[in-house]
Amino acid sequence: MKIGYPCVNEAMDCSAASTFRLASYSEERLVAAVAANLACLRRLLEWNVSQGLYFFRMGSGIVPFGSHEINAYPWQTHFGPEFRALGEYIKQQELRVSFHPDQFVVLNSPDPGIVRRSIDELVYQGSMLDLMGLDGTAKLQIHVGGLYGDRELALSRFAAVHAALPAAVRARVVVENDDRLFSLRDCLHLHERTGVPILFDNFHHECLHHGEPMAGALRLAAATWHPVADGVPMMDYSSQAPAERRGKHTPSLVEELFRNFVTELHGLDFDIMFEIKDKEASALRALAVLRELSLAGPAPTGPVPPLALPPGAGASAKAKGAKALKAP
DNA sequence: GTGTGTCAAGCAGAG
DNA sequence: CTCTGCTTGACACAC
Repeated sequence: MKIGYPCVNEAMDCSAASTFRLASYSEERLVAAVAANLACLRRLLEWNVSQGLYFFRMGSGIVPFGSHEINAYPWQTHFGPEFRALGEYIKQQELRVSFHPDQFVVLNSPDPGIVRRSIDELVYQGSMLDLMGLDGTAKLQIHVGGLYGDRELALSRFAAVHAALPAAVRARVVVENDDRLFSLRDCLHLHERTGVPILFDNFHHECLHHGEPMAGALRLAAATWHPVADGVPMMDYSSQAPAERRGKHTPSLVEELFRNFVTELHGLDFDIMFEIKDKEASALRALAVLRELSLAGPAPTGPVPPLALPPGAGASAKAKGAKALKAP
């Protein structure tokens, strides 16, 4: 069981998503941004390892405009060694990584242009995992897409596009049950038709379900992952923010709810991503809970990389020193 | 420096 | 019709 958080470390003084406006695109800016993002990503992963957080969702913005036609620069070859080195570190430390392409990736859109751009984005993000030399257990997590007034038709379009994906992308794509449109049951139908693994989101399941108890739902989702080709099933964990709109993620881990949730696993192994507002802070608290229950290994004893670079170091990192010093 | 409108991209539902 | 939320944060320009 690996524990992680998505994209951003709130205490770190660098961002792995530095970018710029499309209007100010230049190859110089692109190269500078990618170099800074990869350097920050390395520091992030090292910090995660030092804390025992072995699961991480990388952000979509490592290569700005990575699937946009304006970006004709051969970043794959220019940064090949950097991607390879990151992949070596990930494999050596036995980290699990993934991407979650954003809401613009809609494989079941009736608009062929949207489908094409969606596939381009999956190819871009998948190619980063390929460049890292990672196997099919490093996943691309997406939602089914839109409803367009006809659930069956919408699912059929997803299945058709999925079958036509480049094989390297299809091997990585997993679908997540969402909180309003496509439930675990819908995803299970898709799995039967396409073989796509289901990334289970416990909170979305609480928002949208057909009466399946949590323990059974976890078992059903886990069974859609091939133990070797797909690896340990991934899941997203969150809970309802108190006194907020239904479906809003909690600002911080509610340990009692998480303890209750863990009892529903009944020994099932999952790699768990904590989609919680305060990011690594809640992931660390969850890890502590799991250690109490002997479900996670002991705390690492190695050196802890600094959250902030020393003055003068790291010219590529933006001057954001104040962020690392901000009050809790 | 600090404040703030806006940023490549889609969809559904609330107000 | 417009605004919001979704993993959201960060750029860019005004002051």
